[in-house]
Amino acid sequence: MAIFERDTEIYRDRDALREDYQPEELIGRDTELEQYKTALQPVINGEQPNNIFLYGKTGVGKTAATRFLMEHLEADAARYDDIDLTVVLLNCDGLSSSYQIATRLVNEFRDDADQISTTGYPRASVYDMLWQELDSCGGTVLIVLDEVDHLEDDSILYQLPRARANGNLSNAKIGIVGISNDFSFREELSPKVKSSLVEEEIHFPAYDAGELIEILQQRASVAFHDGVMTDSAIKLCAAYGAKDAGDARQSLDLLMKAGDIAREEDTDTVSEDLVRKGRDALERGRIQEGIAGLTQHGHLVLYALVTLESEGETPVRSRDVRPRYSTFAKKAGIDPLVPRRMRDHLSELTMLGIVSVTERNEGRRGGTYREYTVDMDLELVVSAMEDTVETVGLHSSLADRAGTGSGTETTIADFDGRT
DNA sequence: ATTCCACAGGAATGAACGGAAC
DNA sequence: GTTCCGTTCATTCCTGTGGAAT
Repeated sequence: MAIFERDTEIYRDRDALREDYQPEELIGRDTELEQYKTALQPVINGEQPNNIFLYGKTGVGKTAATRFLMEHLEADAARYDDIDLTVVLLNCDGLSSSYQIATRLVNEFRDDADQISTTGYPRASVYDMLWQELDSCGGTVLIVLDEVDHLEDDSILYQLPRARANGNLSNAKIGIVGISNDFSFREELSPKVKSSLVEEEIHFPAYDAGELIEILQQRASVAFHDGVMTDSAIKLCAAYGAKDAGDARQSLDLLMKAGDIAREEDTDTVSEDLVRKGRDALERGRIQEGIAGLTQHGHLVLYALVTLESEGETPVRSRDVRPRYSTFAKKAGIDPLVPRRMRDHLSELTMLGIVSVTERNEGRRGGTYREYTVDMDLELVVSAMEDTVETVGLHSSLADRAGTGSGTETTIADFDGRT
C-alpha cells in the first residue's frame, strides 16, 4: 500500500467562486460602472449624495459593482480630510417590512453589545433610534439596500431621504442606493417615494453567453489549478446561466458544485458530465430547501398533489385537489383549511417551482380555473418530503395509510418503484 | 353584444405568538 | 404579571376576468 498519494486537490482558491469574492476587474460592465461612478461623484465633492436606483435581473453584477465602487469610494474619500464617509450595506432578503429594515440598520451601527431585538418596539421608537445612530455617525452616510424589492411597504424609503428635511437629522447627509431585481418595483413605488429615491437610475442588462464564458474563465483560472477545468464544462455552465436570463451567480454556483463533486469523487478534471450532476444536485437542494420552509398545510397540499400525480390524475384543478387534501389533513389530525387558503398554498408551491400551472378558460361552460401539475421528479419530491414530514406529523398519517391500503389511495411505498 | 361560469386573487379582519417595557 | 407592538397564518367577503354560450 502506498504511503504517499498524488495530491488531487483541484482547487487553488475555492473562495474565488463564492458570491463575496471581489475580482480585480468586472467584465462587461464598463458603461454601467462609468454611470455609477458619476452618480457617486457628489460624495467625493462633499455634497449631498444622490439617491441611486439600480435594477437588473439576478446575477448581472449589481451587487458586485456596488461592492467594487464602494470599496474604492471609501478608500478615496479617506484622502480628503473634510469627508467622513460611512457605507452601510444591507441585504433585504427575508425582510418584508420597513420596520425590519430599520431595526437591522440600527444594529449595523451598534456594536455587538447593544443590539436591539427585531420585534417588540413601537415603530416610532425604532425610527428614533435610527435617526440617533445616523446623526451620531455624522458626515456622509450611504445606505445600500440590496434586493430592496422584497419590501412590502415603502415607508422607510420615504422617511430616510427626508429625515434631514424633517429635522430628524442635523449632522448626517444620507444617500440611498436601492438595488432591485424587479424593474416593476420602481413602478409600484408611491409617487412621492419614486421622485426622491430615483434621482439616478442605472440599468444592468443581462450578460450574454460570451460575457458569461469570460467571467467563468476569469474566476476558474483563480479558483482551480491549471488543466482542471475543461473548456466544455465552462461553456456548459455558461449556457445554463444564459438560459436563465444571463445569471452569472447561478453559473458560478454551478461551477463550484461541479468542482465539489470532482473533489469528492477524487477526479482531477471537471467535465461536462460533472456539471450536469452539479445541476441536478443544486436543483435537489433548492427543492429540499423550499419544502422545508413550507408549513404543515403546505406539505399536505403538496402531498395531495403528489399522490394525484402518481395516479395520473394531473393536471388537476384546485377544486379536485381539495378532497384529497382534506382527507390527509384529517388523518394528520388537523382541520383542513378553507379553499381560498388552500389556493394560496398551491400558488406558493408554484412560486417555488415545484408545481407548474396552466390557466384554462372554458367560458360560460366552465369559467376560468388553473390546472396544477407536479413539475419535478416525483421521487425527488417525496424523498425531500420524507426528510421534513416527520416534524409536522404527516409521517404517522402516511404510516396509517400504508396500513389501511384502502382502494384508490396511494402510499409512499408506491413511488419507490417509479422512474 | 351580452350573459355568465367558476375560479383568481385583493382586502379587511382576527387569533396566536414572541419580544420589550413597565 | 400586564400592556403594547409587529408578524404570521388563517377566515370571510368581495370584485375581477376571459372566453364560450346565448
